[in-house]
Amino acid sequence: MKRQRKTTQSKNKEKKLESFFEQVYAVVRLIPRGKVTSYGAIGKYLGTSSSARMVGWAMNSSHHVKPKVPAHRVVNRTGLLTGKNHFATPTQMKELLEKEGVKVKKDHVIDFKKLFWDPMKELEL
DNA sequence: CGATTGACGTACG
DNA sequence: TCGTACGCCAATC
Repeated sequence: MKRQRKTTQSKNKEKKLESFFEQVYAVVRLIPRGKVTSYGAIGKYLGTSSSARMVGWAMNSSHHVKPKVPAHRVVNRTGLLTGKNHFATPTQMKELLEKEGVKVKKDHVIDFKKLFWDPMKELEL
């Protein structure tokens, strides 16, 4: 089941003043209330240099980041609340989204396509 | 310091 | 249409 990783990661890494995480936080914080976006969209807006996984890692660290990052507004490409498992409670994400007007059914966003907030389109355009 | 994991996404069968 | 495979890149074991 576990995919064999044949890629031996490099031990060398560069330290950037603007961590990829900070960029993600900035975008996520710009998400309007009642809207949602995807990890890939954020990564793409940042330049596709980073894979969607990195966005997920950023969210993981967002718990101790200030100001608070609305990670509940970030879902996967299918609109599934994949990150609900990492919240205080699996229902927290759903509760927050519904409170903002986003309908959630069985951990997936209703009309996700309609509620989708594209950073490239909203910010860059 | 090498190997594995991980809140994803796209490609292929 | 669904399941499996691989790539990204950083963090953790």
